Amino acid sequence: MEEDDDEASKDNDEVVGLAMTDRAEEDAHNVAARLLPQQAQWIEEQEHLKRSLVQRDHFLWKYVPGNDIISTVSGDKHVEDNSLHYVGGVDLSFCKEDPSLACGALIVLEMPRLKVVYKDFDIVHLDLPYIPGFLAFRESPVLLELLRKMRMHKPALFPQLLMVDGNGILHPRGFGLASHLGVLADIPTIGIGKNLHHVDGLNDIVVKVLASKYLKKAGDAIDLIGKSGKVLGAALKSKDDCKKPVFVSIGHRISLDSAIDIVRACCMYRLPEPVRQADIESKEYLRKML
DNA sequence: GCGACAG
DNA sequence: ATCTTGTCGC
Repeated sequence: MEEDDDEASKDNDEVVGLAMTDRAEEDAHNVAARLLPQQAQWIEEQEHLKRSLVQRDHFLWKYVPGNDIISTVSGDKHVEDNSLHYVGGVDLSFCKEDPSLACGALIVLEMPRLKVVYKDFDIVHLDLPYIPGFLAFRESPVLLELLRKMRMHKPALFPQLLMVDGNGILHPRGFGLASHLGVLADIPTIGIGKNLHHVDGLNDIVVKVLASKYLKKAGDAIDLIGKSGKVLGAALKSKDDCKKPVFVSIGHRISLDSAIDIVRACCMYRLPEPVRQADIESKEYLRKML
């Protein structure tokens, strides 16, 4: 008898398209609610990891804005220099049919050419839903595994800096996905948000007003200051003809000014190349898998 | 009470 | 995140 009911309701869902959507949203809502106790524990973990967060430049290489001159010495590949050569980007793409199925991507570009020199992917099944403020618990496992694998098999190209599709300290507790990954992998990271995370009084209205007033041309940036007075990140106009800015924030082991300079140097389109390539390639890899 | 809320 | 068509501009 139970089975009959289940079959009947399943059939209804398939016949009535909207029922499917409602069911999916309801499930996501219920799962998020069921995870409320878990969230208290996650907050503790974020607060704990945050103690290791470094919000200033902490790396051996240097980046000189506007210096596109490649290293000098000709023909000697053994010369060690301390400039920024490899920048990584990570992103996840999801399957529309099965939203729990995702493809994580780690892409590495060589600077200043912005050419892809490494890419790796992993198809994974995600148990946790997306919950604002807790993105790292959903996405970081697969990304950390991709980083670990690369460190083991291709250390020569391992990125000196990682750009993450998600915020760093521009986050309710000042510890978003980019910071989470940075601390756990112990590498410099920059948070790249495509949308503003409404935090500490910041909202789309405020940003829109500031942007129309101060973001005139590509490269222009404004600090995003919460009502607490803290600089949480910056809105950067990455292209002249791009109305919507990209939201840059400190991930780990880098200052906001340095982060903005490097993101500027990586922008051919709205999104900086490392993140854009990770986005494109992860979608393509997932598509070919199906 | 209801809505808002990175990906 | 993903679903989608056209459309404005170089």
